[in-house]
Amino acid sequence: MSQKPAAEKSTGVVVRFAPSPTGYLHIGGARTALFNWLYAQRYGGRFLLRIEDTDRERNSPEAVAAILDGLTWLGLDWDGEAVSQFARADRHRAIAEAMLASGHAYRCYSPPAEIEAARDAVKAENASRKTQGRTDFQPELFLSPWRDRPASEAPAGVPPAIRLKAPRDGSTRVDDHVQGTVTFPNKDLDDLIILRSDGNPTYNLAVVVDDHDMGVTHVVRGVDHLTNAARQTQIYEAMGWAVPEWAHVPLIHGPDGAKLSKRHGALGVEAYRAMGYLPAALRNYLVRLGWSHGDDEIISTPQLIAWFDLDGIGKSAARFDFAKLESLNGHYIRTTPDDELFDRITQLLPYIPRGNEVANALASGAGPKLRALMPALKERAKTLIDILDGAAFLWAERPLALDEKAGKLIDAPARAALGDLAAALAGAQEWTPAALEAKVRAYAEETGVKLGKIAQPLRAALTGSSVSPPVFDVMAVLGQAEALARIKDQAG
RNA sequence: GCUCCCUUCGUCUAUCGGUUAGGACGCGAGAUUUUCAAUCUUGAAAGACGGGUUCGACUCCCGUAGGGAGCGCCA
Repeated sequence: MSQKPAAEKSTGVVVRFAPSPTGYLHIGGARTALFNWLYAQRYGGRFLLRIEDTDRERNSPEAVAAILDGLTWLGLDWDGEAVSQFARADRHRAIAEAMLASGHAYRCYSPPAEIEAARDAVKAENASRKTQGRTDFQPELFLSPWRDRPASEAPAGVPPAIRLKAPRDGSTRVDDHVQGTVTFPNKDLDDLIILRSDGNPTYNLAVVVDDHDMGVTHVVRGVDHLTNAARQTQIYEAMGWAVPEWAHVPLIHGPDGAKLSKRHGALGVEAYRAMGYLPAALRNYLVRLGWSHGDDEIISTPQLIAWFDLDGIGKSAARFDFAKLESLNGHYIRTTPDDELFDRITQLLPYIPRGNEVANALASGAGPKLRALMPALKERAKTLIDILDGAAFLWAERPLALDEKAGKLIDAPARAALGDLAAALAGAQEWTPAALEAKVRAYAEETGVKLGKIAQPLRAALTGSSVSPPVFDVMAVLGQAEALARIKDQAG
């Protein structure tokens, strides 16, 4: 396959991720951020971050921190400082005034209650037409009477909102890299408010002004903003500014096809971190949701950067599938160097339940053991948590609590064998997996028992479980004293 | 209700008018094996429905059904 240069110089691409800090960085937002980031990397452009914090009630510093933290963990580094949209309110107001001055906006004195009543009235009218079997419905738009009324009629003491004087005829086109060309009849778009009656800018105005001022060339965001693209286009045109390129990416759905809820994965990325997923695996999974490159499934980040493009994104929503994420994560765990895994686990501990206990255990001797067993542990783990669970026997206290299956393995003959083994191994000079295996095999042959018959009780005695890394590795890592003690604990 | 978008195995997807419709996850079987994994081999599994256009349609067009998004002085 042909590979284009990773960064075609001086394309001047500027993208941005613009979350509102109402909670944490949820998984859909993470994918949007990833697409933006990849696009910037692909074309050697800039990836900016803007916090849409104009709604002061639904906005907190903690939420901002959570978003920055999530992006950092995912490895999506942004250029420059994060921009606060709220801090730019004066600039937004100035633009609203400019639009007023140029005749592209007007003051609307209709109080909110009146607007709502007007909308309700149309709705009721349409409902009654429906019951009459009529189909001549009217749009539920609110057309402000102040659009054409002279300012001299303005009521005293009523603070006006400023509305865009949107075109009434024709249509507004959105040429979108994902959605194609979507046309909105202007009669379906009302005169949106750009400045509230309390003097604060609204979202659509703020976004346009900020994107323009920040030099954003490509707006990549969720399809839920598609109609906003049309409204924003009208603002761009009113200002005579260049309209950016659009790419409205489909949303992520839950396993049942409905909107992603917390129950199925609309979690913050920090939740995925706590579940033991690797950033590279999450990136790989997320990008494959709606985007593909032939039959390639496991795609490294450099490869992703070389291949990614907006036009390859599909239009249909994808369902979130934990099983596939797990499988991918397992692959990434297996291919991550042991030392790096060890570090990642250490860094993860503050974020997981009982992480402190594990941290203490690792500090007091279990660390090197975990490290030594890593090759065996990572092969059977889907998440970092699996590695920790698989290693828990290392810091378990004697006498070990046996799970149900392990308990059944320790029957009378097994107890006797464990006693024999303890005796046979007591004087062992060499405590390596190979040496131990040779000894145990010899014992099995002597007594005419299959190796499995002796290895399973041994595993149960050493780990308290019927499932573990290879027993001889386990025994070696545990050390002679501890291993023998554990065996004797269960011996007859 | 109105506007817009979507529809290939259970899931993510490939196919850009001619293929035995491919891959991956998951699931089944087998090999390997001290358990569990990992690995390898292998099986089942899809073009929502109905009309067109065409020599030929998963692919293009229309309709139906189903799903989703948007319709705020929220973002």
